[in-house]
Amino acid sequence: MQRILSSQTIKSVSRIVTVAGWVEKIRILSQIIFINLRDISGHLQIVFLNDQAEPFAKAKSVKPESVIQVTGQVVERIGKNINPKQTTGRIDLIARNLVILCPSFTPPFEIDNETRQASEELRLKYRYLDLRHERMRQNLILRSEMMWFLRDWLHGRGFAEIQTPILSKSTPEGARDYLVPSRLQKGKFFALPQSPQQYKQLLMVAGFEKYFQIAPCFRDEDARADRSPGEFYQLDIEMAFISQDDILKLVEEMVTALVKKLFPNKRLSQEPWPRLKHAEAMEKYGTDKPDLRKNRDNKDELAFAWIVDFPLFTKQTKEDFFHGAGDKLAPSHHMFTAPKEEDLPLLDTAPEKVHSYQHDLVLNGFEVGGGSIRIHQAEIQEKVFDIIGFTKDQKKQFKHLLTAFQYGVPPHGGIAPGIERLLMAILGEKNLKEVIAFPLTSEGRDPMMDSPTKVTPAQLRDLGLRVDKG
RNA sequence: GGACCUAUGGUGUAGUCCGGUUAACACGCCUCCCUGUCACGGAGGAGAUCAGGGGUUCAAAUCCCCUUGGGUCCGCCA
Repeated sequence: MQRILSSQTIKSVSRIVTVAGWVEKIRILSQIIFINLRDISGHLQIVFLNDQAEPFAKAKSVKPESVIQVTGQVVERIGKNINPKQTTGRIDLIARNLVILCPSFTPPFEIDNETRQASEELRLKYRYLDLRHERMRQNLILRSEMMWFLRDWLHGRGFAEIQTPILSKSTPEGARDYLVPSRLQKGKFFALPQSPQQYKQLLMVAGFEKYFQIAPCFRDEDARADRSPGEFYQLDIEMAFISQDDILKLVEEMVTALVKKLFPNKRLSQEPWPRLKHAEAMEKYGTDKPDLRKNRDNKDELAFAWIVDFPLFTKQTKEDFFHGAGDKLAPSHHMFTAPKEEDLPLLDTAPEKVHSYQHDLVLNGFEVGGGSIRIHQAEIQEKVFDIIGFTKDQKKQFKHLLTAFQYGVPPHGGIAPGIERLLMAILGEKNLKEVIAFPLTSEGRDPMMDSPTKVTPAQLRDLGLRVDKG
């Protein structure tokens, strides 16, 4: 006998069917027992009558969250027994046979209660139980559908999805790198990519013209509610022979279609999306990621906006990879961002006044994506390196890029919306962890797997490493 | 690196400011009753060294100090 999904029972009235899933709720009356069954498709009420002695006795002893399989007849409910609140509320499954496939301990917190949620630590320790919550399941299914939609949409427009290396090179970009020691090249390290930025530009040199990737990115910085520690995903997009306007239009069309398809209850606050100059946003709203919703209490309002015309450089005041470079400037986006055509003459005379082809995508006060038209001329790239005070050694780390630029680079540019942040902002979730299956705590720990862990001395020896005692 | 918040049965909270009876409530758990429940209902029960350590006091969940765990923010995040 084949198992059917609980949602399919509606179409199987009066038939004998077998369903399987998790016990959500048990209501025992003296002569009748109700079990709410949960599977991936939804919920179903199973009825045990005491004229079926064996399944009735088993049902009486089964514990919530156990996995069971039930064979029985689908019957239509009559009169007040119909429950209009449930999609399967018009039918019951009258059990003839019950198999307990796997019993469950009493869970450490309540699965069916959304209002009284356990602490984050406990939720993460038992993440596989936490993910049984309806909301968490929906969030992750929506994430899956979102990825599917984006892939499909971009494929339909001639984009190629190309995977770039995870084991990559440490370069002095923005964030702290995750380092991976090389066993074969002792004493040397890979870095996990902070973004596939250089690879995607090199793919443009290679002639792919339209590239995308749902790319894992790694940055070893402290977490925030809207910034996961360690890793996150970006929809990384790059195109050749395009203007900034082409990128903005493409993303706007794609995300609008995404919202209409997957989030039909959400309403876009403005169409087309407003475009604000950086200076204008700062002056009017005091931030470069303004929340433009008309009514912030409306959970279904989505206020997208583009921020453009960023300054190419900002004052370099912080202690970062530019430390020690004196009163130099730092790139306000990244060092591959192209200066605006009309500002090119200022690059030599007044670089702080140069504006760039950077664009940020903002949604309800969150920066959900950023990108730019890139520099495709080696001499301008070198000039930017000089302005931000790169030493010869630092420049050398980008030699591969400058070399590539000597072999025919098309003008190109792109953008990288953050998958988690976009989904979180659309759903109105308060924390990124609500749209990630297995997130780390804000201290960068996984209470379920108990990672990170110490490794054996033998493992370290293999890598040519030792840990200083201290 | 810094600041703030926080820790009370299995879970979520009240009690802490202003020290004083058996630490309260809801959910969950266990036993019993109930033939149409769907947040089932009813009766009863078990379950907490009040995060850990030290101090003040006749007396500490409550006041003070330290430690640890958790969360949020600043720094940082091209």
